[in-house]
Amino acid sequence: MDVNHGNRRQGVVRFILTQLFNGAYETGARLRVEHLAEECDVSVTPVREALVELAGVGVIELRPNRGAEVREFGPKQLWEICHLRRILECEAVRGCVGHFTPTELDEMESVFSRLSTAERNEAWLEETKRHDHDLHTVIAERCGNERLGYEINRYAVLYRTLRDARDNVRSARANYSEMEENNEHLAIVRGIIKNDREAAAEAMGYHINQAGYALVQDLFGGRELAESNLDPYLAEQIPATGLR
Amino acid sequence: MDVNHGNRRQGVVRFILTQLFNGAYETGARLRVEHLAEECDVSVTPVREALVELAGVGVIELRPNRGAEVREFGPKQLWEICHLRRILECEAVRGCVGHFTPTELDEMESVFSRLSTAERNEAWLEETKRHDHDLHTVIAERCGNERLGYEINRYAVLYRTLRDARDNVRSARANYSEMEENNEHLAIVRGIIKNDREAAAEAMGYHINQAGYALVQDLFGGRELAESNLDPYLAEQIPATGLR
DNA sequence: TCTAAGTAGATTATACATAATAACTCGATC
DNA sequence: GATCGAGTTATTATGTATAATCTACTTAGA
Repeated sequence: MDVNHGNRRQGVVRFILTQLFNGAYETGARLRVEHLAEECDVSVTPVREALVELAGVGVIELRPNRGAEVREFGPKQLWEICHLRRILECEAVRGCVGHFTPTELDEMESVFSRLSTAERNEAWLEETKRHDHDLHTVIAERCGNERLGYEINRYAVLYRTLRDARDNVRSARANYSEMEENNEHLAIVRGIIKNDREAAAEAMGYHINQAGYALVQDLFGGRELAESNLDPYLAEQIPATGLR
Repeated sequence: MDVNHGNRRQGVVRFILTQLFNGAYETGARLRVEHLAEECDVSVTPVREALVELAGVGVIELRPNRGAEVREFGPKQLWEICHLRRILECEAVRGCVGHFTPTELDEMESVFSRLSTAERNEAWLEETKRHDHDLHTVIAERCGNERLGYEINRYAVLYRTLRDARDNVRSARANYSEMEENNEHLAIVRGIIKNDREAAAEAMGYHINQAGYALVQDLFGGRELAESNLDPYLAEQIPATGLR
């Protein structure tokens, strides 16, 4: 009967993230517990737990006795998320070198090799997305540091919701961003095959920068990123293509 | 009257972390909400929120409809925490280069320079600890990536509780670990002064490895770390001193 | 400008309802 | 007799509802 018992909190988390990424909240807006409970059709208990979780992810601030307010979210913040993802996953890929069997590596190489030259239709897009997810997941799993994998997955909720928000926006746009994704994956896999940690990490960094930049473009437009008073150290990672 | 209103959750979090770091829990032990509520003398509401927070920090696992169980915590996990801290703070120190005034840098250099050769007594130890905290804090603040600073601070609860647990254990031991801490800080500051991101990052990495290894020694003994089937990539970071 | 009362909403406490898991019973089947 | 599986029950998590208390903020009044 109660289809979602034991999972209400996650529903509220997703709801708030979706609202946030779709720009429904002003920066600093206060999230009233009762109001959210009504919107999500749950009681206040799961809402409060969701707020604790969201504060852990850093998208809201929980001030004692004053409730929750939403932190700023714009191109700068999105790029910061990408930066962090790069930090974590580059180290993960360094660590996972030597944790795959030759068979697994062969298979991965052939998959991405095939996809990189295959005809690009709807099915190809789906397969590309799926193998992207699988690659990142397996790297997080085998990185040799369980906590690092944990932190990477902690961002999975953010990624998924962000991608969904993107898909709302660019229904009509061409999928330029996925153009070279399979080649980027191929470079990562080949780095692992060669037991070359730095090569694999560099390929991963490049891949995440490309994907992240595409995401920023789709959600905010690239011009805004350049103007969002980014730190030089962060700005120098922005892919040159399309920015100037 | 109610001195802790609006902060119950944090109390429960600290309580559970303290118990965990003092080895009070078996791996996989189940944390019953009502039991914890009784132990902490609060109602179940803050306890449930604390569990959500702790699951976010990755020290317990929250399985839907089955409650919370504690994850393994031993030398391996502690070293993983140090690894993650190294990843985050090395990148933070890279980012903070160029974000200090010459005056600030002069002052930091002179402080650590003085402390590194000062007489080592109780006051010196306190001052060393305080400036360690201040240095890490200001680097997280000025790293240019607000989210990165946020993640670094998220670990602050863990660090503090771990250090307290350590202080329980080694009351009688000599403070070898702090021996060269000020010199390590000095190296970090000088890297920042020279605008040399990699030098600063390397100094930070060395510093965190030293401090982390000392912590593992104090809490578990170093021998156990070598035997805790650590990944080679993680093992190669263990300081050579004292291990063989 | 300052103080004091009032208010909105967060936080906590408590009681209870519901749902899911795990342990257990017990009979059927091999 | 042993094993398997369906049903039953116990336990506990999870969700709801409501009340009590506290804090931060606002507003009236001096």
